[in-house]
Amino acid sequence: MRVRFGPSPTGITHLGSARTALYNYLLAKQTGGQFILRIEDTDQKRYDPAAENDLINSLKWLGLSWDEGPDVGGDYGPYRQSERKALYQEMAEKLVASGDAFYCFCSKEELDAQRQEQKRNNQHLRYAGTCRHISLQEAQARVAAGEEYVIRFKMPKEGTTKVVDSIRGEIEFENATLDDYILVKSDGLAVYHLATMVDDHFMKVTHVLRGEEWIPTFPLHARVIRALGWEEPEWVHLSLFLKPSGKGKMSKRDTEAMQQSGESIFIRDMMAMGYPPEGVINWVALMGWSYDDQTEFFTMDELIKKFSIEKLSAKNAAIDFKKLDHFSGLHVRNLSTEELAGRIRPFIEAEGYRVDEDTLLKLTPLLQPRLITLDEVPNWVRFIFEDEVTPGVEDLVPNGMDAATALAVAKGMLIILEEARALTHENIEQPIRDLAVEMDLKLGQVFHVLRMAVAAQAVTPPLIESMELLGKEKTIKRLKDGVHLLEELVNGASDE
RNA sequence: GCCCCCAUCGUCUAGGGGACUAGGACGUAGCCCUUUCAAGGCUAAGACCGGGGUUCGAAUCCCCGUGGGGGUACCA
Repeated sequence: MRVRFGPSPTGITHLGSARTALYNYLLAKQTGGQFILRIEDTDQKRYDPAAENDLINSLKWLGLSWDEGPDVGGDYGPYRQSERKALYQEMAEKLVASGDAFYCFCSKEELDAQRQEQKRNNQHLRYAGTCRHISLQEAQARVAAGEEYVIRFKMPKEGTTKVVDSIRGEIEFENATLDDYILVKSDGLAVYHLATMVDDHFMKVTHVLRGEEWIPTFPLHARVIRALGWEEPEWVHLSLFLKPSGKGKMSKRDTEAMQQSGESIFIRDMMAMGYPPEGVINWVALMGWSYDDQTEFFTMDELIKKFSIEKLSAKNAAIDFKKLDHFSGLHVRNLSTEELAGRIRPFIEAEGYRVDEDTLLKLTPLLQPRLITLDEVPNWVRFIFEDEVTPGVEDLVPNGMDAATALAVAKGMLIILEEARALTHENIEQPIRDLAVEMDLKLGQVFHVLRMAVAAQAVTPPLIESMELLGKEKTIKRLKDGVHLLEELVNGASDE
């Protein structure tokens, strides 16, 4: 099985592309075939070199490696359509010679005017056929004379075109509703409709998985291939992704608004936010595909084993970022401590903190069940790496407790910590429990005082283990500061 | 306008004539566990778009309607 992913380098790689690439990749791996990366850059005007770079990074991050492509080469190159111009021209001329295509000399202005007219009369918006009947000799003469031209496919005016999609079955189109699509632009470069059909043939692509937005031009593609006397690949049209509301495709406005609220369909953003690629893959794989009525957790290896075209859905799917978070958390937890630690490190260092391997390895298990994305790490561990911490006095006193009691708790804690050889679970957990019992307080309240004093935040990883990482000296210093603050609060209150 | 695709809980989906009292997951609510927050466990609410057929029997097959989506470029 030979499959390809043919992105056009015009924008940032997003979810839709990622899924198409993924499914293609899975099929290739599953069958021991090849996954081809082909850059479809036939539109000079929209070409963006940054986009190609982003594409490569995104695919690599997701773990989708290709067997043939512009960077790795292969037996069927070049893998960049702009470098295959002559081939397309040759095939286009073949189509002209066989009467399946024709030269068209209509100017954009004329065509535009025609469209306006058709729109006014509520007619189908289609090429009027002006140059359809110009004789080949005359057309060739005009071309030779240097007149600007495009090459259009000559769509039959009668009959139907039947095509077969693997998940939808047969689809039939009335030829009369189809257009004489342009195959070669006036700049001499083929458009998608010709270029990818030609490439798929010469690159021996056996299965085409592409977005559903190609169904309207599906009959054109089939006819181009048939006119050239080639065999069609198996066609699979993937359903589209809709915005979270389910109302329509994602627009530029939508994606920008999304990024404002910390969500994004761009792979590079997910990378930056610290989503594990495994989670993104699992999530996106399940948008439009399912395995059975129970299984939802998949690693790449499992997807390679279990993916199948038959289980693909034709229904468009609304993007659900909550579900991405779910899969993200699942895969964070599925990572080994060492692996997760390695991925967490850059997020800690990006904050300007230095962390030794031993500390990192002890810290990671504390974080593992709590993380959705890795960019949350700094907020969890900041108090461990900062030299000082400044809790608000009022925050030191738990709800439903008075300042004097909080002070007593803090003092009690101080004694416990000072007496402990090291701040380990075995050394201090029981004494803390005893303290709570003695003072007739809930364990949570007692911990709250300690937590606020040591971390200056109400939510932390397990406190005892965190204090062990912080070190006895810093911990006690902070607790003492807390005691002072509470003393001031208590004294101040009694002064009034 | 015209062409095409699609239609099960809010969302992603299982289901391909009887196994359906319609299953799972996310989210939501509650409970358990618990030093905070999570994680984990349990429970609950929640869907077959409408109408006609076909059939002994339809979520499943057909038709119409409605709704949603896509296309309608010298973009892909």
